[in-house]
Amino acid sequence: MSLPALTDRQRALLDHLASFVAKRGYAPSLQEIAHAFGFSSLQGVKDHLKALERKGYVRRRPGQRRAITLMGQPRPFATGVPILGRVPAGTPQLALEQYDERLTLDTATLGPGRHFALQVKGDSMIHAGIHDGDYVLVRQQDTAEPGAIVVALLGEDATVKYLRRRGRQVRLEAANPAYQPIPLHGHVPAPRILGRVVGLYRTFR
Amino acid sequence: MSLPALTDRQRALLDHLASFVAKRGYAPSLQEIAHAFGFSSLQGVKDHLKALERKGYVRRRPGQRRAITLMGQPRPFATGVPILGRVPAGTPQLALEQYDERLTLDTATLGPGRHFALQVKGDSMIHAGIHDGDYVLVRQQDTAEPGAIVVALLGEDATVKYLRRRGRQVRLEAANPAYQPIPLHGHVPAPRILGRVVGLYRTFR
DNA sequence: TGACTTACTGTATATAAATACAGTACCCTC
DNA sequence: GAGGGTACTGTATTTATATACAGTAAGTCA
Repeated sequence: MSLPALTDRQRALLDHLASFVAKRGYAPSLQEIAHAFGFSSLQGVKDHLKALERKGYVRRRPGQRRAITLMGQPRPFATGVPILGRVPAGTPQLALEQYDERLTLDTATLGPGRHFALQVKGDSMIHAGIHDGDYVLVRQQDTAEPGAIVVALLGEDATVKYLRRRGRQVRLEAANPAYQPIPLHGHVPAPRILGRVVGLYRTFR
Repeated sequence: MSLPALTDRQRALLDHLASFVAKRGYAPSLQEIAHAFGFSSLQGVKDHLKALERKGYVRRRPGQRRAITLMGQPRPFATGVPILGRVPAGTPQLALEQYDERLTLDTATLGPGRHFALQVKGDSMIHAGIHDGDYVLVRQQDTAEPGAIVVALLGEDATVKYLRRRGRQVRLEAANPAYQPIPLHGHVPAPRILGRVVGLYRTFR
């Protein structure tokens, strides 16, 4: 990993920074750090931060309050992805407000764009390794390239399917021969693509 | 238990907060938010924050700078789970220090204990929906109940297997009939259980 | 021995940023 | 048509917090 080694004290301060940020969602002030370590002066904190910055572990914005960014490998931050319980019928827009829970995931692994999670029901994608009860992570978009796994709204139900091109026709196909493919155009009700599946999350027991 | 609905403007501000924190590791100041939205005054920001706080999406510390904590359900505590690239041979202890990357997950979904992630190689658990290249989330423990999916060290390789009891014998079984079961006791080399699989993570493309 | 780094105390000053108060305008809905 | 919520502008004041300068003490290097 290659960053310069830290002294015990510097390591302790860095750990404190990380846990403070994880807990509060913002960086501590110099006085808060000093208080946590029992320092009666701020200069000690400044010295340590200067060392951490010189060694590449943190980055600061001069003059700004609490402006400490943790660098390095451990991705300091994560976003809460809303988990859609049920997709409401007939809504022109996806009601992302209507969620029960959130899944905390890394912003780096997610990539750009708006995301949501959806619990898979049924075994239509079991041959693609997507099981009943799994959560799929979906990047919100209304089109996708053939070959992608998408979440599509079919009437009232959101389903996970492959988007495949067969000659001139683009259609939604299950990864299970027991299910009939659905053409994207000319089907009633008309399928609407909600997004592309970019990840999968499952818990055991 | 969903939180009260937000107006478009409030949602936009909350999204801005989340992305700012994700990027910088600390919360924005009121003037930074005002600047980002093109406000010439701070009162608009204050009003929005007040609304977000009243609805339970954020929490602030009066008087303190940048002291905005995003509540919105997600991580009171997000942890970085180390991803083990390869399990080194012959080491008595698991060298958790020796990782390349980390996966950020929330502690609420993980549960207590030490965890690590491991990238699955091979198709021995394909019928359990665990595919080649998937990451399994493992809670570190040296025993497990029969029926659990475990990560075991077999010589130099870490393998993912079911732990099953057959009569008097406890053994490791693949979810693929092409693989032979391995008895937990009396096998050479002796299998060592590294932990129980508690989750699975996969990315597409 | 002296120069250098780490690890702080103590006091003082400057300022980034929160707070406060007074408005304007546009919805709603009762 | 009065009252409440949302969505701001504009100016002034206060303060939490960063910065600066001057030290002390111990350990390491050479």
